[in-house]
Amino acid sequence: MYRSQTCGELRALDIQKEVTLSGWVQTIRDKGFMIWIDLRDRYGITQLIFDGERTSKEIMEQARSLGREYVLQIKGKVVERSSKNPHMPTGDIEVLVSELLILNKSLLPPFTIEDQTDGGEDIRMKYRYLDIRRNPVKNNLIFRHKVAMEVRKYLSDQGFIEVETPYLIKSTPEGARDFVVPSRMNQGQFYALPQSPQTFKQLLMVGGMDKYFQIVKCFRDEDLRADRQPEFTQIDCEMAFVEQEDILNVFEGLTRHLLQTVKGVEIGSFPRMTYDHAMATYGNDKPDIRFGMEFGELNSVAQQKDFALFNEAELVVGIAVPGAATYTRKELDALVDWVKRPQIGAKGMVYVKYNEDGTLKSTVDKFYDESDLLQWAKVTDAKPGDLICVLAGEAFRTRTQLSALRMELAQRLGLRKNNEFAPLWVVDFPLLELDEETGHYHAMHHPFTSPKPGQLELLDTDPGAVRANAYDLVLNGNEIGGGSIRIHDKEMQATMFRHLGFSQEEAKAQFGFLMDAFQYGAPPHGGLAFGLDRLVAILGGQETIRDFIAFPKNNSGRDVMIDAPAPIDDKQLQELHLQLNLKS
RNA sequence: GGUUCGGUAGUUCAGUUGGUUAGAAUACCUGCCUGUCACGCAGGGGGUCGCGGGUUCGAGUCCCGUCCGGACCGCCA
Repeated sequence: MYRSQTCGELRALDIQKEVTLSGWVQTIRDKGFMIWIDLRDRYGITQLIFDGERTSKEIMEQARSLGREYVLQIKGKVVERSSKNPHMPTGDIEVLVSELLILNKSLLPPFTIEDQTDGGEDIRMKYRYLDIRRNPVKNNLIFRHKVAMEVRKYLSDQGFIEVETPYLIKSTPEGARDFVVPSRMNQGQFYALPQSPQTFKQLLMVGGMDKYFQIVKCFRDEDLRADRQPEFTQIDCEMAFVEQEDILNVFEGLTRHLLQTVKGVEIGSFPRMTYDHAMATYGNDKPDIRFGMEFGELNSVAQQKDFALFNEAELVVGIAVPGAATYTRKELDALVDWVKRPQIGAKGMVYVKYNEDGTLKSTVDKFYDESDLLQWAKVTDAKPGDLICVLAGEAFRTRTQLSALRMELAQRLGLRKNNEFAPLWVVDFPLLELDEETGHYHAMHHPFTSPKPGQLELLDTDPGAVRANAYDLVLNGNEIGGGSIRIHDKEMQATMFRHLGFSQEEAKAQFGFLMDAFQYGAPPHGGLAFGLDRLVAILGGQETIRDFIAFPKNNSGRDVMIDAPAPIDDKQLQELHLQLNLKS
């Protein structure tokens, strides 16, 4: 028996008990006559005591030979501390060691195994197994487990069945790049790893599994971000015989359940906002509504003077930045530079200081007097003390730029509080999106999304105007889930593919199996998928998903611990009938 | 594909206009210490300044290239 208790559970009530503990050496405090060792495991820390009076010479010697992260098994008696530590759960007791067994030695770890480690990102990833010993990472993984368990509990209670779908599937051209896997037995052919189990879950609906879910890995071969990994986990769901309203209700319930059980937060019914409204009010289809700073469209009040830049713009739009009227010239210049960075791409920015004393001072005083600017303040809902930031130009682009500014300033002003949760549904997404490079429309969500009833005719006349039965769940400015009511009719699916530029042959080759299935009594169905990594990170109050993933990839898609990806040897290549064609 | 920040002791970082022997904190080692818990005190060891080239009397510092890492844009149906 390696242990009778864990290192986190002994209390004053256990005094006098003989116990066996196993764990890692956290710290050694050697005072000469007495030595304390903090022994750590997943559950906590228990202090071990060795002293010249009560401990044998041999064990004292042994204790002095230990180092950080040695793995020990000890036997001893639980004793009361003569100086207690109120900051730790086991702080009333310590274990007087009578037997000490070194289960394994340890090299000196490259960084300290403490909550505030001295290690940087890079080294922690390389030695991730050491990083996981630290409380912040450990607790994140436990938190993730708890969220996943609550998801399973809730959905199972609602009658959902978890079904696994294959990872080795077929590559499809639309959407993200696929990770491909060569097939040894089928020369020259490749599997692809799923970007999502989309078609399989729809086939499960045809198969009559009318409430399906799966916590499932998905794979996309695209560039990474702090909140994006090439392999990530989705809570994937689908239901048959449902309308959009049914789906929203079920998953609003799930989200509410999660907030309640893992965060202790009670939230009423979630606001719903159309895509068009979100774009007009926040310049963003995943608005953070924890704070105001809503867009004010200034065309009507700013386009009747001689300021050509505004008069020629499709859209003039501003936001009120609370309490920012006191920004210095230097700070304001920096802000203008910030929006002019290539990542944002604004040409410039007009701003108005709405001073505490009610006076207004702008960068365009030449064209607008105080009564004009007061109008702007009214439209942007600015109060004395606020700064009004105004951008102008092509509507979509300008909104996007102002949205980036809004998020940045809210961050700087501390308005994005990580213990506050503001979920909402964004609904009525466009069915199609224009690709500016190619001039073609492609599915905004995916090609299986159904248009809103009666809008099919619009596909020929004004494709961009067609709205879909598609919806996103947004939490604190992040898209944490998205879904749609699907097409379940073969003819409509064929029409859809045609509009997306698939030839009949291509559609049949790539999705024939799905359209075939639709002919055998496919029920009306729809669903959605949550990004588990992101959801867990946001619930945990953090930005980066990496610390909620046990073994994440770095910025370049590498696992620096196992050093993957890596070349394979010639024999493997031959077996797969592959030949490399490397640059340089 | 692009923008941007960074790479100096095991680790996290500082390093002025290019100038003597490259510093701090922490970690580590040794000694002392009878109630520590961020223990304390005294001492000590530890550097391919990412790599390659260039400018210069002289480069951690300036220039070019390259590799690695972070954040972002494009991309992510």
